[in-house]
Formats: sequence, C-alpha cells, structure tokens
Amino acid sequence: MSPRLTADERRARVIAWATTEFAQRGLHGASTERIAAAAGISHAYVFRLFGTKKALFIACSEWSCAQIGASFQEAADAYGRGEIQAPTTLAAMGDAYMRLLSERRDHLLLQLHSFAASDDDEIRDSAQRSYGRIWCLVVGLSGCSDAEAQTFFGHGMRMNVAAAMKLEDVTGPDARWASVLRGVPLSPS
Amino acid sequence: MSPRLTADERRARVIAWATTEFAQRGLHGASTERIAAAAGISHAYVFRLFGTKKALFIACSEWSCAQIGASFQEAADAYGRGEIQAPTTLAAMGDAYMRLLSERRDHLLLQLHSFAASDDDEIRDSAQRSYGRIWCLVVGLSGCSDAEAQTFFGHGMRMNVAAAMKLEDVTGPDARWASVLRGVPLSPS
DNA sequence: TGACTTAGTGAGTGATGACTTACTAAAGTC
DNA sequence: GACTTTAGTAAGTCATCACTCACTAAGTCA
Repeated sequence: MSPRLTADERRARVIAWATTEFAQRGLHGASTERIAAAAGISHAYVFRLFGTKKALFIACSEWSCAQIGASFQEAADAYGRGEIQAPTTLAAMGDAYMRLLSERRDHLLLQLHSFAASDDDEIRDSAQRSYGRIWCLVVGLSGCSDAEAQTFFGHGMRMNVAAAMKLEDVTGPDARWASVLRGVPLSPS
Repeated sequence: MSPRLTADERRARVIAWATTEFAQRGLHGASTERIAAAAGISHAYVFRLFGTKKALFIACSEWSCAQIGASFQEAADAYGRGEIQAPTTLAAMGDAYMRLLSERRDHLLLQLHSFAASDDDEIRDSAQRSYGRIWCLVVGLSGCSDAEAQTFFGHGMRMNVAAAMKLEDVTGPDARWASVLRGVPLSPS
C-alpha cells in the first residue's frame, strides 16, 4: 500500500500515468480502470479526484501542453545564455521539439488525440486555449514573423503525425518518402 | 425498405456513412449501431459485410485517402489543361486541398483519426501505405523537390489540425494566431 | 417449378466500462 | 482522547456495444 498523499500530489501522479494511456489509445480507447491500476489506486478514487473521464483527459492534455511550453521556454533561455548553438531562438525551439519527440513522445501523441477528440465542445475549448498559449509563447520568445511561426507549427504537426504513424519503422529502398516526411525541415536546395 | 443492392454497392454506401461517423468520433468513439442506422441497414449486416469494426474503419480511411489522391490528380490534370491559374502544379494541388477541407472535411478529419489510432498495427500499416501512395502521387505529378514536398505536407497537416480544432470559430482581437495557424501558407515578408 | 445462391434481419449474448454508494482509516486539531 | 477532516476503497449498477446465430426472402438458372 503506497503512503497517503495529498489529493493534489495524487492528482499529479494520476495525470502522469493517464497521459501514457490516453496517448496510446485516445479518449475513448483508454480505460479508467487500467489508468487506476497503473496509478496504483482504486478505480473509484480516480472519479473522486477528477469527476469524469473527460475531465481527466482534459487535465492530461493541458498538463502536456504546459510541458511542451516549458521546454520551449527552457530552450529559449538556454539559447539566450549562449548554451545552444543554433542560428536563431526559433531554431533552438525546433531542436527542443525534436528532443521532446524522442524523449517524451507521449506528450505529443496526446496532443494529436486531443485534436482528434475536438468534436467535443469542452475538449475543443481546452485545445484552442492551450494552442493559443503555445503560439503566443513561441512568437513572444522568438520574435518570429507570422509566416515563420506558421511554417514552424506546420513542421511540428508533420513530425507529430509522422511519429504517430511510426514512420521511423518504414525502411527499405522505397522509404525515402518516410524519412523526408518525418525528418527535420530541409532547406530548399 | 430500400431495394436490394449487390454486396459491393452496399459496402460502398456503408463506407460513405461510416466515414462521417468515424470522422466525428474516431474508431473507438463511433458506434456500429449508429452507422448501421445511418446507412439504413441492420446492425448484423454491417458485420456480414465488413467482419469487424476495425476492418470497416480501415476501409473508410483507405477510401478517404483514395478520394484525396483523386482530387490531387484532378487538380494536376486541370492545371495541365491550363484550366487553373496557379504558379505551379503543386500550388494547384494546394488549392485543391483547401477546397477539400471546406467541402469534404470528413475525409481529412478521418485521416487525423487514423493517425491517432495508429497504435494498432493493422491501422498503422494501412495508414503508412496510404500515405506513401499520396506522397508519391504528389511528387510524381508535380515533380517537386523533397524539401517542397515536406513543406507541402507540413502545411497540409497544419490545416488539418486547425480544422479539427475549428479554429475558424476563434474570433476577436486576440485571434490573429488562429487565422494564421489555419490559413493558407504565407510567403515570408 | 424447384434447387441454389445471395441479400438482409430480429433477437440475442457476454464483456466492458463509466460512474456511484456506502463505507474505513489515517491525519490533524483542540 | 474526542472530533473533524481528508485519503482511500470494496462492491456494486446500469448502459452500451461489438459481435453472433438462426433465420427469411428475393433473385437466378436448370
């Protein structure tokens, strides 16, 4: 039996586990019983802590978004201190995104699920708000133009989708398309 | 009672209805009973025609992909006949994609769901194959470079996600980000 | 006309899964 | 040490849903 935690601490831990589950299976595919088991608490307590499955999903995806934002912030700070060699702040953030994709893939897959589940009003509202915040953060920290931000987010989405499709597993002579589709932005040659 | 159709004709009609349902709710959120009701046949017959819900989902998403491919083909043909004023074949295809997004949004939202459901092996295989085909079609018809194709697909994904989030509903003074994120590619100014 | 094939259904079944209720036990607090 | 609050659970309930089985009826062709 794990020791008693405050409700807030427990919520944070449940969110971490649920993020993994939701990232794999999405809102409807995930099971609250599996989440409870993974988090090491009773099924009932999940509902005491979050009320509904959807509320838990939203909490997870907002947390993930906050993590993404934090890693952009961190990249910008490190760039400002001269600790990163990249041509611009925006490029440093792009590198941070790639790192996120390999180290914390869950966060990015969960984003995809939250876009996909945006047929629901509450989920959509939350997704819009979170995304607006990230956009403003990126533009604010990097000072980039609208066009640059648009392309930056386009590449982000592309890599995100490519990761969901596991394009890194597509190999062989006919697989150049997969490596380009998932890869870092190419400069026009 | 609708007249008897051949199994293939019936399958085609069911796919059309199921695409709408899956596009809204995804693989797990959609209900085969609702699909059967929408298509005007018994629930049991859906399973006689497709075997499993997942097989139906895959059929829908491959059909959608084929439609997308067809509309690229059509755009390239029309451009070749001089019927479209666009700087390049690729640009003509981009316009076709935008049109698809406003007229047949279902097809594109379904793609998003099939990426999101790519945790499943069969769905992922199908998604990879379909996407590889579309990539080759785009590159083959337009003759564009890897870098151009990469950016093209990046913008496509971005618009797709923006549509899922209904960013066109985000308005007001603080909503410039939403219109840039969902809008046509900006040329760097 | 009768044998055979193919389209289509009514009425289940078993499992799962979100959410509830009524409770126990640990941690403060005075 | 009584009293209150807060963490946490066991054991349900009820609805939904993917999938099946045993069947009917419409075409088709000898």
